[in-house]
Amino acid sequence: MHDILKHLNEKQREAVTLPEQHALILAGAGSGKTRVLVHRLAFLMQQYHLAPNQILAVTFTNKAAHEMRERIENLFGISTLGMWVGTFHGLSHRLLRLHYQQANLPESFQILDSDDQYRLIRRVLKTLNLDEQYWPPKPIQHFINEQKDAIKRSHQIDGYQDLQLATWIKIYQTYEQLCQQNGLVDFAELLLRSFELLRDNLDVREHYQSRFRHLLIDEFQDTNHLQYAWVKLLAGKNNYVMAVGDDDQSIYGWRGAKIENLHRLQKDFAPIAIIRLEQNYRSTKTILKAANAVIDLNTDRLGKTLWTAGEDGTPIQLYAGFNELDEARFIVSRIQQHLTQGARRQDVAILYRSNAQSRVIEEALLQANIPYRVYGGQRFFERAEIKDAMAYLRLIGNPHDDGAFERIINVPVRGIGERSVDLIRDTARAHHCSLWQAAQTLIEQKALPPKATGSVSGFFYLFEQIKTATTESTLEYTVDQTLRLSQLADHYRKEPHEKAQTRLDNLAELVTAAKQFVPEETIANSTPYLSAFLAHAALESGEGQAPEFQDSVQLMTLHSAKGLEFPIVFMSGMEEELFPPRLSVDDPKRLSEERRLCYVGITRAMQYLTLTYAEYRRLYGENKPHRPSRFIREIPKDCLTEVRLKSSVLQPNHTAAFLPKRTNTMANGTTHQGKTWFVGQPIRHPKFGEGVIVNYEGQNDHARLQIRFSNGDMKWLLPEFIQVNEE
DNA sequence: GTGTAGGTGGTTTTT
DNA sequence: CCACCTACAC
Repeated sequence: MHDILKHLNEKQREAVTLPEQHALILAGAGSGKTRVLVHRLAFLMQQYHLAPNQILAVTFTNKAAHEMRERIENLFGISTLGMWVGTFHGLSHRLLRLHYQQANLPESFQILDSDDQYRLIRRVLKTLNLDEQYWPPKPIQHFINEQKDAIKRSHQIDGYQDLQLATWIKIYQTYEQLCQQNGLVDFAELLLRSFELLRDNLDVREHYQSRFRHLLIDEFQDTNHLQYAWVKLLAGKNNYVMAVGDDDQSIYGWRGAKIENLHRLQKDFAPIAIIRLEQNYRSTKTILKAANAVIDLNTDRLGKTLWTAGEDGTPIQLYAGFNELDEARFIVSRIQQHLTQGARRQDVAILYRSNAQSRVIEEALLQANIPYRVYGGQRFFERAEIKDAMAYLRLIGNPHDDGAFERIINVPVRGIGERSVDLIRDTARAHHCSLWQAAQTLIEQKALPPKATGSVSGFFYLFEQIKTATTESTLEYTVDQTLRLSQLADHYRKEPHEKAQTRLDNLAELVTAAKQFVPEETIANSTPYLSAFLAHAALESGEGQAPEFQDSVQLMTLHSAKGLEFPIVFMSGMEEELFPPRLSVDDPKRLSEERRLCYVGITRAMQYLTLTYAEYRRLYGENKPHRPSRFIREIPKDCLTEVRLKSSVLQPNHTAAFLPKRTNTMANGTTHQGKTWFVGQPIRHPKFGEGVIVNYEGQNDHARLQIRFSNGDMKWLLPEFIQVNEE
């Protein structure tokens, strides 16, 4: 016991040693959140003699789940075998595999990733004879997922009045039917189906409710409606929930995350202990002061102030590049300085708001010969060649998988054109059977043109071959033979050299992945090996296969930096329009989320933080002047020093005009052509009508006013178009 | 079935 | 501006 608590601070210890009750741990950035979770697990097992299988720990990413397991095992030497640690989707999947009958799924049901889902929706549109021009699949996909996240099936949505909605519902319904027929489950469905499984089957629900005495949920601010309901259902009367989260780091509102869940939790799970972890072990005093000042401008916070016992550290540097090139060169020259002073490349992270910004920086790094790694981008199991190979494997497991069939019927090209495929599709529809069956029928009836008949027969023969060659063999051998016999590898070999090589490498890597694959212990006995591998591929799309251990500078978006820390951090592109993006500034909710994103960025830095922006930036082809981000002004002046390089001394310097002013909600107003404007002042706009000034920035020619109009719209406008409303 | 001209749109991302 | 997609010609 003593050992478990030894390295914890007072608050952490309080959280770890809470009696058996519900708890909400508000864990600030760098406050030792994972540490608390892991220690809590160890404490529970020791203090209350809980077996590993009485604990359920849920995370959002596979990475977080792996890390948690690893830390439990390494820190305490406790085996996590039998402990349910995983992502919402992973654990839902497990429930569905174990109870597939009660969930009304076939034993070998397959998981659709978003790409598969998109294709399926396009197929639905074809079936319903809807033109993609008028019914674009992307928004429909979004709609379906949104409904599922809101726990709504197609028959539960009411859309009589609205033709578009009615059609979307129809598509949703057809999509549901198709998934059910083919044994397909998309990501949102994993959660919804397992939710329904628990909701509608008392025996299953009671079994898990009594089994899991403690539920621990990480990153609670990122849960959506369905995930919250899932947790609530699993938490019965006799078990306890510990939610860990940080409302200030909620940056995924746009994909359905609900910060409100943190508030709901306090009501639904009362009485609940609330503990704030505010001591930060990561950053310097200066960095934290800046972070606190920025986030403090958000309203509706649960409230938390980070502090550290550490050093003041160096001031945050601010650099105004003349343009994006200059900005990139500055960052690179600073990195070189750090490197000569002994920093390792992997200690350095360059963060940006949007992926497009990486390019200029990459070029500068390339020129300076500094190795770097860009996070994000396509993941292993999402690559086309891998998905093709997986489609073959899917068809081996289930010939009625139409998505897989369509994907590879003519890959590699074997002379089965669009016309033949259409014919197969029509036949399938007419006979209510799968494409595979339809194709067989067409062969028997000799209903295809002779050439296509040969090709389709060849396709079936190929599968005979693969099956004979691989029955009873290992997964690795199966994959290897499939690639060989299908001639997929040869097919890719024909592409332009460089591309071909990566593709072949990836295919080889797939064989290795198959060799190394070990199914999760819980489902190993209940699920066919191949199905388990396919599910693994969908759920764990594979970290970017870039060599992670190479010592390189890290480039990533602010979003993907969440949860990470670096001694040296550059936040680039700190400009209005870019960060916050133009599209977010008119909506206070979105702006708050951007501000939280800024907070996340700042709190990634351990020792050195540098903010950079470009006074001119080429964006969508035009070179436009840009103004420094409002977030820069939200940082207290005494935390910042402005850096000026010789090269840019001669360039225009906008900074002086903006920097000293802090945004201000209550201050004294701004002037423009002799008029003074202040917050709270009623105004009138010729086009938008009456409103009130809620914020402003800049002076004179730079002045802009933020107005809330009577219809609720928020807009940033130039003063010249605005009149004082005398009333 | 591959190549190229023309149009379009363009935060953030995990499972 | 540039990357991606679609539509058509060989």
